[in-house]
Order: sequence, then structure tokens, then C-alpha cells
Amino acid sequence: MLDDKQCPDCKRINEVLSRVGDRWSVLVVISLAQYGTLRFNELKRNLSISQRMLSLTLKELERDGLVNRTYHPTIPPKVEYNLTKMGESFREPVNVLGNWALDNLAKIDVSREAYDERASN
Amino acid sequence: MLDDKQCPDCKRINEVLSRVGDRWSVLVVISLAQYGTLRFNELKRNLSISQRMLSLTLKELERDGLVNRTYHPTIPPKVEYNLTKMGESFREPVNVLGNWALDNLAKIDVSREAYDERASN
DNA sequence: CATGGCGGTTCCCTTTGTGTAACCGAGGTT
DNA sequence: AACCTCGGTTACACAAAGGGAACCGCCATG
Repeated sequence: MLDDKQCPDCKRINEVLSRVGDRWSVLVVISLAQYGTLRFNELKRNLSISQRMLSLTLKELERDGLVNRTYHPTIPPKVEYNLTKMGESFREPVNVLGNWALDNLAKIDVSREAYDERASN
Repeated sequence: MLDDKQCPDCKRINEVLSRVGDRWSVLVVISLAQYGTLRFNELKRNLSISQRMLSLTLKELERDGLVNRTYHPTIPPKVEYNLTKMGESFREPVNVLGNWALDNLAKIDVSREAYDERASN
């Protein structure tokens, strides 16, 4: 499997989705876009994400070049995160998706109810 | 957990991502957008997706009202899938995301390489 | 007679995702 | 002295995602 002989675009889309397509990554980017700069525990409280997942997510986002990590060796330590230029540019696709969500979530719910009712007969 | 007291938008984004945010759903929508109407095995070959995942994905997309399923009781059976109006409207967010991917995948790769090299020292 | 295509469904198994809890070191607070 | 904060890391456990193979009925083809 995994030929990818067909649908060449799919390979690319698949790649990007497997990088930034998980929930936490998107939510972290949204938070940083909204607040500019946030510390580790601020993000944690804001998203009610577990410490472990936040750590993993931020590491990946930094590795991918979407998020900037600044370590202040004070006591207690202070670590700030903000979006890179590429991270900022990711806001547009996220916003478009968010708006679509806003417009269509209700319709999806209706469709689901209708489908489930049909299926129960 | 899962308070969602903070970041009210996150709840909505999270909802839509958990519906149509998985890889296969996106790829199926892209394929249908590109070719108009496809049969089950055409999609399967096109995406090199397993039969099981394609079946599950299509069922969910139909339930959500993004995809239309037309069953022709011929022999052999013929089942055609195409996008609904809502499915069509989903192309825009997907395209924006796809374009972002196209523009930034290379940069992400570069960033990853640099990060990994730094980390190995 | 055996095989293959169509459109699935079902079972099993492995991989991945995600949460919980404990721990870290240095210093501040009670 | 005991505990809390910050920013993590690590070990463990469980749930969900997803692939592979077998099976289904029905008919056409070899």
C-alpha cells in the first residue's frame, strides 16, 4: 500500500495534515494567534490540556518552525511561546476552516439526526 | 478536564475538526471535488485506502451530509458517490489549507532538519 | 468448475494518541 | 521543615485509529 501513484496532491495534503493536522497543534496556534505571547502554564490553563500533551505539541510546533520558544533562565524559569512568521501565515487557513465550521456545524447536526433516524427504521 | 471555560472558539473548532478533520475524510472530499462522481472501488484505488477505512469514512461523510450516496441495484452492484452542496462548500477551506501546505511544506522540512541537527549536538 | 469484480462487513492485531501520576532542581512562602 | 511554582520528562495504562485478511451474494468470464 501507500503507492500514491494516483492523486499526487493527496500525498502533499496528507503530509501537511500529519504535521499540523492534530487538534492540539491547531488549538495552540489559535491561542498564540489570539494572545500573542504565552507562557507554558498559561497555555495549559487556557486550553485545559494535559502537561504532557502540551509539551509534546509545543516541541513539534517548534520543530516545524511554526512556534518560537524563548527561555528566560530566571528563577523560577520563564518560557515564552509565540508564533513565527510561518505560524502567523497558518492563521488564514485555520480561520477559513473555523468560519466554515461556524456556518455548517448546525447543518451537520441536522443531517446526522436525520440519518440516524432513517437508520433506526 | 474538558472545561472549555476558556477559549470559547476552541470548542467549536474542536467540534468541526473531530467531524471532518481526519485525513481520510479530507482526501475523499478532495477526490470527489476533482472527479465529480466516483464509485467505491474507484475511490479505493485512487487513494490507496483500505476497504475498511473507506467504508467507514464514506458512511460518516454521508451521515454528516457532505457526500451523496447513490445505489444502483444492478448486477454487479454500482454505488456512486458525489459531493452535496455542503460538501462542495467544504472545498474552499480545504483548498486554502492545500495551498498553504504547498507553500510551506518545504520550509517545514528545512526547519525540521535544522532542529534535529541542533538537537543532536 | 474455479476465479474474479463489485461493495461492503466483521474479526484480529498493531500502532498511535492521550490522560494520570510521579519526579526533577532551585528557590520562594508559610 | 514542609510545601508550592515553573517547565518539563518519564513510566504506565487505556482507548481509539487503522491495516490485513477472510467472508458475503451474485453474476460474468476463462
